[in-house]
Amino acid sequence: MRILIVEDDQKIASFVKHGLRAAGFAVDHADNGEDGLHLAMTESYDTSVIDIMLPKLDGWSLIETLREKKINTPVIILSAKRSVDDRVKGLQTGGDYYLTKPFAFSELLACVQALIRRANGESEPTRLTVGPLSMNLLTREVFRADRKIDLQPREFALLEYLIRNSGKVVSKTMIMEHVWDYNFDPQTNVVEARMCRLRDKIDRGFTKKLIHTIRGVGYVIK
Amino acid sequence: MRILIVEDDQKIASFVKHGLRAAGFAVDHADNGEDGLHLAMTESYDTSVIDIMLPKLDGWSLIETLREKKINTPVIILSAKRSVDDRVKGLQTGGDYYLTKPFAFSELLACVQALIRRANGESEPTRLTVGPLSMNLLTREVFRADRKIDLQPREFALLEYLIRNSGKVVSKTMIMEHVWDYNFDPQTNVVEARMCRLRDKIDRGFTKKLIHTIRGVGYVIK
DNA sequence: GAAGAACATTATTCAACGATAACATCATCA
DNA sequence: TGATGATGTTATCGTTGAATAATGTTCTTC
Repeated sequence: MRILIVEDDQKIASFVKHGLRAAGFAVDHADNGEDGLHLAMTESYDTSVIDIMLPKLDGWSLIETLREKKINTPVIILSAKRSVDDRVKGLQTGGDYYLTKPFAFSELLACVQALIRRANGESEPTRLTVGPLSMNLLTREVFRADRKIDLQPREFALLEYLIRNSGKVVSKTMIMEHVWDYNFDPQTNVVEARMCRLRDKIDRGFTKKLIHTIRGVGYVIK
Repeated sequence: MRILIVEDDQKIASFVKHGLRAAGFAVDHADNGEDGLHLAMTESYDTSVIDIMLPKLDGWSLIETLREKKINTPVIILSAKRSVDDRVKGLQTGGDYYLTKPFAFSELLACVQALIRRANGESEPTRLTVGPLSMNLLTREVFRADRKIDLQPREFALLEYLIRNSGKVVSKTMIMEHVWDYNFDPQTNVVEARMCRLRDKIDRGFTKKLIHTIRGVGYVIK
């Protein structure tokens, strides 16, 4: 996850930069509007934090230019101006969130996460859960209730994909694309076969089934 | 563009409602958490404005429940609590914007527009509704009021087509083309037969029928 | 009000889909 | 190089969803 900071106050910039890095983001920093615009246009960021009063090119113009060029990176506006008019202007110009200085870092972080969450569904957790089932993506351990479940790599990937879309129905085509990286129909029933084994490990012996087949459509976990 | 307001303070609610209506939005209002949740789950909104301190079901729980149910309507949190902790909690729970009371209407309006602007670049709707009926295309769940309805794939496709054209009469030929992919007349009564089943599941037991036959022309849902 | 058309309802039949298990292949590592 | 484990393949079987067709109902028209 990459974040762009455009801020001329070195103290604030460094404070935010370190905080976000500690939270696991990759952070780029520009200390003036022109450099910020250049970075935003040539690189690809998941969110940006932009000050309004900037040397060379002010924040308003920066955001406006970005939006004109159809660059839709979410923008958190960080400004010392606290008037309602400024806040409204910020949002109307193309900003997604307006934070006034001084601000709490935890709030900025929450904003960043909220915007990223909305932009690509969900944030990047290390643990995924559905009901009694939980999987740790780091240790690659899977538990149903307290019982540990051993999964083979493919099964793990399949389960991960299901859980990331928990509640939503995913088609076999989708599954093949994301879990097998097939962009064509291999004319076999790999998915069914593997799904069968996954079920065996996850649902067998339990009354409450988690994996459901939606005939003619795909599968859901819930 | 439809907006949901969940707010128990009648003064504020009415103020916001009128303002948003004047700005061209269709506004629904619930004055407690339970009703708000119900509306949010059965209707489809482009944005919602939710108070935190609510009777029956508080705002936190409301938002949490929505997100659990994969209802991703943007949420503006409207709260009297101004502490950083509350703001962070609001964003982490699933809110998209945190506004503190008292607030300027123009700022709220700008938020609403910003959220809609961002949401619109994205995909087509995931939920379709007609009156008490709502279908979630992601989870493939269909509800009439609070009652869940199980549909077979064809029935689901048929209902989807009807709702996408809700209010308009669709001919059997149209239906065959779009739901069955037939470009000729199969000389059978497939459509009637399936429509019958669909009705059985959707309208049976309810006084208010949703699916109507227009003799000699086709069908409508409304 | 009778006849016929348009539509509703239901049971039966059939095919497609998916579950499953046995088998084959491939890779890895001692 | 052979053993082990992971993965894909194939074949078979059961289930379920959907079309058909036969029958019943309602509406329309003369």
